[in-house]
Amino acid sequence: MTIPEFNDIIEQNDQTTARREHLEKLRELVGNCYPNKFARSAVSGPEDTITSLLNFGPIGDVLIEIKEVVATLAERERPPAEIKDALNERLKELGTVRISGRLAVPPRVMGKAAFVHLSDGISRMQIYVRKQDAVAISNDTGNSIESEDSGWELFGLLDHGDFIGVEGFLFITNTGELSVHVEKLQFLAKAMLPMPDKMHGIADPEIRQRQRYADLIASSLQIEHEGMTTREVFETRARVISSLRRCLEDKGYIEVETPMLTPKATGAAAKPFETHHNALDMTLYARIAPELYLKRLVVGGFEKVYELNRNFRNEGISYKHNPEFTMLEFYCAYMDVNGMMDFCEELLRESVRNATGHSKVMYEGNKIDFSTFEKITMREAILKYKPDAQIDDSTMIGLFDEFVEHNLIQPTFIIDFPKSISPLSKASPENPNIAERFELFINGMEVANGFSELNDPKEQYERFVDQMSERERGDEEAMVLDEDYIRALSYGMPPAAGIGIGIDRLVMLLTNKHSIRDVILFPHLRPERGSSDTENNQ
RNA sequence: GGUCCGAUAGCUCAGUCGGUAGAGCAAAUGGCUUUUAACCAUUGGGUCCCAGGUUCGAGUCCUGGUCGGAUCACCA
Repeated sequence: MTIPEFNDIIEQNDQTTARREHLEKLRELVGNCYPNKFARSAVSGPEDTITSLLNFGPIGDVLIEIKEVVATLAERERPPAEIKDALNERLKELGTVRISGRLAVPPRVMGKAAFVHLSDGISRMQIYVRKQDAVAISNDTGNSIESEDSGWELFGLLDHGDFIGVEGFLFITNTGELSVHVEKLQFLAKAMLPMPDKMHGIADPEIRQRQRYADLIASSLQIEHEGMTTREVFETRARVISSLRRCLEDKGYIEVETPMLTPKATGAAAKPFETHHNALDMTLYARIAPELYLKRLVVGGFEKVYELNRNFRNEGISYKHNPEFTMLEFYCAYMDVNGMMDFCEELLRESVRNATGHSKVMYEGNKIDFSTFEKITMREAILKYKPDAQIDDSTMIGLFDEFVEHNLIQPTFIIDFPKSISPLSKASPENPNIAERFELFINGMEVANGFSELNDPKEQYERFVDQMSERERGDEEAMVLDEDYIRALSYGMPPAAGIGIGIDRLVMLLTNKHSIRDVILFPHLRPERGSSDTENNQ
């Protein structure tokens, strides 16, 4: 395998050449172009981002006042000088501030003064640099550079996307924008590559997903965008996940981590990824579900247990399937399928509201209402959409997939699954052929799957044996017998209900994204052509 | 895997009937001391995805391929 040259990794063109030349001149001016730190303003407290500065009380008050004034003005009209001057007096009393960030726009230079915005990834703040009063800081000594107009020289070598730190005082410009009048200027890091287009962002979905960092930059730099920005999507995702954790922990659930690499891939109907442990010389499988491990913990006395982590399935990729996906699984002792449906509903309603602020979300033109969940048996659902259907246990799931699934837009629990396709699920007390199992569908997608957990070790063994004979007949996804799990159940497991919730799909619904790859930061993609990744695969 | 659509400057895109390759943004140079998609002037920048074919001549038509997207089938 050949090691690629730096210049082959970073495509060279007029843009990168200009930036490299700027970097060389910066090195002559300030020394080290990659200093180790920058001490930011203490005005706003320990969190010294631009965002926290803008939210700092006295500054926030000025911002509100100037916004109110600007709102009364015509398109190009400027705020009255006396109002501006009064606000500037108040800002001056706050003293100097020190902010740092990425140049969010190309510098706007006007002869002997210039404006540019710095971004902290969330908010941006304008800085004003005047040739006569900006001094550059040497990164080697930490002191001011005494050469004439050093700050102005430094500013002239900046490119869109570079990181700088500045010290200065706050003021309101003629057009009414809060800005920092820069007195000291320190170079912090270079952007060797040009920034994404400020109007269009990154149009190519492949680059958006492959170079998520560039997508995130684009989403913070882009002037106009439809729907959520990429950053907002992942902030929403983080809020859902933290809300789910909070709700579960409020109810007394404990978070655990069970093996990702397992000697047997079981607990779900899926094909696993296979790998090899060299020292032990054994085949290991990336887990397809944590289910059987979590129930071992119920056996061990964890009455309420959850795991929120990745599963891996070696199957097709589609708008709703990624080879690794995030699943929340939890188990509650002494609960049955009905209690689990109630809790699932409560949990989702709460987390959706915490993540979005609403109980209803717009998804692809449908208003999805998380405040009421429907419940219908699989048989009734099939007859609703296909009244002449001939239903038996073997045809039921096929009929459901074909005629029902895509119609389930509002949150709907499908209940009463055939026992034959639910090998880990308890049978209904009323009907031995029906499993006490549900799946939750929203917008035609399966979002959750839960059931009353089978805890009779003998019956579980027999179900596994049935699965193994399905496997013999060629069903690669039939479950594998797990002897240790049978042994665990034999120690006795209390009645329990469990559920798995597909987090990626839930996030798709909350962010109005049609593709699972838009809600996973680094989704699986084919190796990039010409990269050393492809050589590794040969 | 099937079907449909796409690939042109660093980015976003246009390119008529087959006849010398275009715009905006970005970049470079000059001007401009409160601008904000800053502005004005000038300049540079192309393997038109790859290979082959038809033609006097192909970004454009044909065949094959690569990559990507949408969709269908399997799957959570």
